[in-house]
Amino acid sequence: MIEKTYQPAEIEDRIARAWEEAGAFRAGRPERRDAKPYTIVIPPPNVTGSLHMGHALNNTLQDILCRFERMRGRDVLWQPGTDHAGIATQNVVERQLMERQEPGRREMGRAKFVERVWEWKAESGGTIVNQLKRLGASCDWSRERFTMDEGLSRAVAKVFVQFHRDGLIYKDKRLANWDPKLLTVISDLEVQQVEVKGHLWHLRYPLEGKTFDPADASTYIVVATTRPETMLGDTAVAVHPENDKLKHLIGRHAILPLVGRKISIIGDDYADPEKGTGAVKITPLHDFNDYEIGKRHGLPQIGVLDTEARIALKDNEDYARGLPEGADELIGELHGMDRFAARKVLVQRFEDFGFLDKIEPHTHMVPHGDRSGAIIEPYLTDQWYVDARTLAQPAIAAVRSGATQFVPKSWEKTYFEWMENIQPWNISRQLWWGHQIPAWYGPDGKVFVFETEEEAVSHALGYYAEQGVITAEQGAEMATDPAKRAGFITRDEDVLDTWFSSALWPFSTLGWPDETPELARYYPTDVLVTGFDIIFFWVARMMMMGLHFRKEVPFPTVYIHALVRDEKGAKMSKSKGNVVDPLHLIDDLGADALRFTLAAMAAQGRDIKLSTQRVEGYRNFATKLWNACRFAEMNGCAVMPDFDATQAKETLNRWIVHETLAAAREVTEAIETYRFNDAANAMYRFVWNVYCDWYLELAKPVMMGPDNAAKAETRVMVAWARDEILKLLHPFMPFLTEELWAVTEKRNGLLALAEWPLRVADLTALEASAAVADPMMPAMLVPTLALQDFTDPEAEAEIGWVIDLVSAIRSVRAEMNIPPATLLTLTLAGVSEATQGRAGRWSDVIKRLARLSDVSFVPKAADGSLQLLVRGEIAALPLKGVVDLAAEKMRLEKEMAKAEADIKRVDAKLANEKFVANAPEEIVEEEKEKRSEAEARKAKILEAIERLKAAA
RNA sequence: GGGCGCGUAGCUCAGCGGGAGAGCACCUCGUUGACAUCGAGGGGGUCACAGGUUCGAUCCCUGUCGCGCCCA
Repeated sequence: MIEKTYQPAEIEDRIARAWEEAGAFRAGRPERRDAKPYTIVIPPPNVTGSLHMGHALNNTLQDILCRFERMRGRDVLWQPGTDHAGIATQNVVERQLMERQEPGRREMGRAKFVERVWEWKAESGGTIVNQLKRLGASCDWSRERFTMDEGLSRAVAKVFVQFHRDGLIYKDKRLANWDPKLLTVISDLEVQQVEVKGHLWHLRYPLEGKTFDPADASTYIVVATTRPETMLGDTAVAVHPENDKLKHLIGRHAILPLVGRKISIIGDDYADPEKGTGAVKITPLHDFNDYEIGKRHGLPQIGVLDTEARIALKDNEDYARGLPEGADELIGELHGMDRFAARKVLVQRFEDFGFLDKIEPHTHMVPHGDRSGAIIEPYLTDQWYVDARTLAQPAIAAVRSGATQFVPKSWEKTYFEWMENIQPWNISRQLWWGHQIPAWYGPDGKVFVFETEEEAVSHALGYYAEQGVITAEQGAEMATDPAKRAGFITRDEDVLDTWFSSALWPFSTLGWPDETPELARYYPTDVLVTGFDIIFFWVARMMMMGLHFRKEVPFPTVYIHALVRDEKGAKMSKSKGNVVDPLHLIDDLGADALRFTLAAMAAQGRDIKLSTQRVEGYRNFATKLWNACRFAEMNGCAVMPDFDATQAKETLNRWIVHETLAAAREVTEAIETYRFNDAANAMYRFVWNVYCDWYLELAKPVMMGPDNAAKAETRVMVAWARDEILKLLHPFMPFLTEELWAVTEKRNGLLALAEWPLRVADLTALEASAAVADPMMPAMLVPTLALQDFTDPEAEAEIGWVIDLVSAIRSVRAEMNIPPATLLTLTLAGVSEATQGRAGRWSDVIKRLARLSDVSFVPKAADGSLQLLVRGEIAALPLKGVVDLAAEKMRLEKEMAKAEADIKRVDAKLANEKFVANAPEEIVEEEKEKRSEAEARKAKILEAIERLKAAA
């Protein structure tokens, strides 16, 4: 029995358990051993994460594809898992230690800390996985992976070593993005440029050989800067070589105020004459552009900040070099001061001594760490880099050639843009949580890169023994005793960027570097589904890794979906407080309603503005289907084994088969082409506006009526169409449909594993030819194939006419304000035999739905009756005395005008010789048809008006 | 500054070379046999603006204005 009301919360848990117990989502189910595999790897969410709307959308779309293909018979592997999120996870655990007033990370030491992170992961790391299950994600949960798993870590080590051997990973000293709060470098992609309302400070740098006089502009040069505190590290002033006002100073020197250092004035294009004062201070170690300029001009490099972005002048040899006597005072005063505190002090000091020219308000972009929010400092350090430029080449070529295609295609441009301007990828992180870099150093700094410590140590010891640095005996001792080699051979402290391991996800999760059966069967994957913000982080890097290590693209299709915004279109963010929690929506309205909403709104190339109202609307849709199934049940509708829908006798039943298959084709095609919104809307329309509004309504009298054969067939057909709906809707609303599937009939298996209403095209062709060739082919297949292409225009003509007639009468009744209680009579005037037949067959239904007392046939409509045009014929409602003749005349004249306008428009076209000459023939034909249709309509309306006049 | 995208009904959005569509909201009516989380009907749009291409433009091109995002 179906419950009286649809309560999603009550069924979702139970259904989820049923799937789990049946192992419905496991890849490699025995009965699908010969099926074609279908693979999607989940973009692994952060292990620290919890489900937000972006995840909900991303996973809903993947799930639709997976459930769809699973029902189409594929052996689906949807590979789930999480990534270890180096920085985020380390933060979470550090915060926890602090809250619990336990010893901090540094106090407890690396090994102990990493252990604590694993403990945390065991306790809290499964949050998002469980939330994905609540959404209904049909991942193969038995294969869940984590980027720090043993196997995946082995993949990381192998890739690092091989890249290193191939020269694609190298160590380099470069200016990197340093996060002074998290104390690690981060990659360019993890830096967010944020617009900040700051200032442009104009500073006067005295010229060498002149006596500084604030009142005499010829004694100094004014530089403009957004970061006055970095002046401590200035080593030059640059002006544009063609700057007529300033170029005479090139080659001379300025004296750094307060510091006293002599710095040169250089000519460089970088100094924009239009910007600021036309002169810029150059601080090679604290600005990316200045670094390049410094290299071009061979300038000294002076760093003045420590790792926490405090001023570091004490014992700073670079700073001290070339300073005049008495510079110590400033050092003592500023050393250890935070960069922004130092800024204040310095600006004040500039003002006090007349070095401050002016301060302008200035809005500019300031780099922030996306995790910490701290302002990033350029920092010169040794880091490991991936030669992304080299790796990008095949990845670019693969998209150019179409081996991988983006949907929508427009994102390819973004991909190319970034790939063609790609920078070396900084993969070192100064963290403890992550894959420690498999590089070991000897006492002379020589590096040994190997997959395991054992290998690295043995190579290193061999090398140093050969070099005579150690004896063979010493080497042997160190090889067996880690304590003995400590200090002699040390491992690189750093870990790798989390995205380094994520990039391997499509094959590392399948067992690589081992050549496992899973890898052979499920790789490459079929599609990657992700948001555009991840193209660089993920898609690009997965392409590089996949192509390099597997020699083929990891996926032929990348489907890029929208961003979910709030209902006003703002990006959801915790700080704005406009976050809609998908879990709340699931609690209130059900996972199915949320999923359907996201799918229905997932039009390509447009962001989703989510409103709760919309979700409510789709919850109502779920209720509608629920009640329709209850109706079927209450009327004893049940499927029949070996029922062949195409052999139905009743026109109404043939019609619903026709409509159902049209809907099935529409949905199938839409999902195949990633038009999720079209698929969802097609189902919405079909279920509500075709099945419920018309089919069930028209079936009611049959099921109440005396014709037992018709009644029986209709009952079966109501159930048949319901089952087709449940199947077609399952990818979108899995819980509801699975529940209804279970309660409506005794079933052989789960809906999630049931067969999709339409066969895959190539499969069908195959079976069709086999059916002809092989007389032993099971007969069952033939009706299935007949179903595939079934249409019934005749049934459509009949039922369509009933629908149009009822709609027209309803419409005119409302327009004429005829109360529902007033039953009218309908006379069909001079209609064809076919229509007479239809009217006879449907008179009960028409009477009930249009609120009529009688349906009859007359040669001509009675004078003064209300006349409707239904599919080219006149349906009259004799209403002498009831109807307001003037109003009716106006109504008809309005319709007349419409017909005439149509004729006029077509005439204008047809009169245009160029149109007839240039337009495609079928278009011209179409127009002519439209004209004659309008002409016929006009004639009928004219007739009606005449009769109205006669009545008056 | 460069790139991408978007301005269509009150709102959210489909459509994208040949007759302007949906959902929600709104108005009117309805206790009819699953469903008021419902049913029936209805109003509402110079398809941002200006040029151009075309026999024909909401749709293609150019420009303008407005909005959003990404990269410097």
